Amino acid sequence: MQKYYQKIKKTPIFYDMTDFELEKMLECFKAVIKKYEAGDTIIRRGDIITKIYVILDGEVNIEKDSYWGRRIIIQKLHENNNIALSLVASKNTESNVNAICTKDALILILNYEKCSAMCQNACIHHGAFIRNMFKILSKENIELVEKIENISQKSIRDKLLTYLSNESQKNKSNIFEIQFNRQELADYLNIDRSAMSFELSKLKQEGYLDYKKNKFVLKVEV
Amino acid sequence: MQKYYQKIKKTPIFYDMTDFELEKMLECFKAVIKKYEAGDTIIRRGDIITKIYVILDGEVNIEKDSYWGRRIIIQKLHENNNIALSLVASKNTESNVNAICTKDALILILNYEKCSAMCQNACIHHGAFIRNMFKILSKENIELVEKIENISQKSIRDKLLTYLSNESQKNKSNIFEIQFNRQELADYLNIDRSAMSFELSKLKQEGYLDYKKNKFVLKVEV
DNA sequence: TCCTTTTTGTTGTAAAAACAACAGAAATGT
DNA sequence: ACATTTCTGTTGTTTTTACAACAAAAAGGA
Repeated sequence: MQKYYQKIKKTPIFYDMTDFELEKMLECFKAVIKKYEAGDTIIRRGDIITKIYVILDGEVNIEKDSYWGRRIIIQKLHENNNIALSLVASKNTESNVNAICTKDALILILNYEKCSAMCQNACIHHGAFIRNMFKILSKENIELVEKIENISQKSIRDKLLTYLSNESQKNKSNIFEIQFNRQELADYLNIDRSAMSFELSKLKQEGYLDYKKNKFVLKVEV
Repeated sequence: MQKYYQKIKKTPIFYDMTDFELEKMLECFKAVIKKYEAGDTIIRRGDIITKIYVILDGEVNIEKDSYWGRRIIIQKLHENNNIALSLVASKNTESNVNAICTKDALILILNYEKCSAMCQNACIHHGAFIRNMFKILSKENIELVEKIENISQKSIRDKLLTYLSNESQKNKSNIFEIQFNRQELADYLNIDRSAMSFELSKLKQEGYLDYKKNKFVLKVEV
């Protein structure tokens, strides 16, 4: 555990804490680190979530299999992100999504239930911790609304332009790399991959953008 | 303000507080109550949100006008809901949505910025308050994911069945009332209203469901 | 009550997307 | 370097959706 301290210290959920405080918190939370391999399921639909999961390394997709068998990618998570944090607060709420490890991952797991019951008053840093969680959830919330904006556009073209424009803004540059491969992007935007590829080609031809693999250049203001 | 105490006390954001604590908090937050009429814009795209808005009465839509002029309804909010709470935590983040009053509303407005700066340590109930906010955001988060599930279905029929099934589950009954009229539902599910009406008729004819106006009876397990 | 306005349902047509099948390119492993 | 697998792009066909225009029903006001 010790060897990960520096990494853990950098996660937003422990923002603004000293080494000593961090150590106390990890103890209080009965923290463990677990390794997952690409393809592993970290959280399954129906699970009751009572622990806090923090990605220290690797990549995790939050997905949902629709009733009719299609995959829906809700979000793609990386280092420092939390998995299903919103489910911790709503006790006894079943997860209605799956968390799938897509690149070998290192996950810090905190027993929030145990701690929040025991040390609500004792642990002086619990206040900072919950403030951090609030900020994290806020950010996630904004991102979910952004995703809704992306997939709410009426045509494949509009979805692509909205998504790419948002990515461009996030990177503060019209040259940027996207996190999805083509199939994943299609599953994220809820469109057919081949139709999407076709539309991307058209956009390139018409001079709206350029791309090679995951590297994109957006040439228009959207 | 006094005459609203009982109502305010029931909002989740003040959950678990005594009358005395509530009074202190409202003072600390420089609380005011503002009336809005149907059609009013409460929050406009681009606004920097520094206040907490709690709906005491009325109805508010969180909407977005797509670049191409279509309306997207993100969520419909009622009594006790917060408006754009996630934007308060992320300082200096512009709102990318509009909050439109759809039925005459009474909004409690709290100056969070002022308070959180001043009384972080002084106000002993700040802890409970932020815990409540965390819970509210969690719930909102789960609802946003549910909305993503609804609109991510591939056909109009699947969107309707998924949405209605989710509503049915929330009401714990296969007979329930929905909050949207037809045009609003279409804007929420991102589909054409007339095509949606047509699909609803077909579903009724095929015996999947029954409805009259906003009252629905779901006859199948989805 | 009757008239007006708003909401909901119906239909045909044009446009867009999904799907399937395949070709080419890139990545991976040996 | 070569073979194999995965990923991406292309095209034609079928299915679905959006759109427009209108009809019917419901709600609201005088």
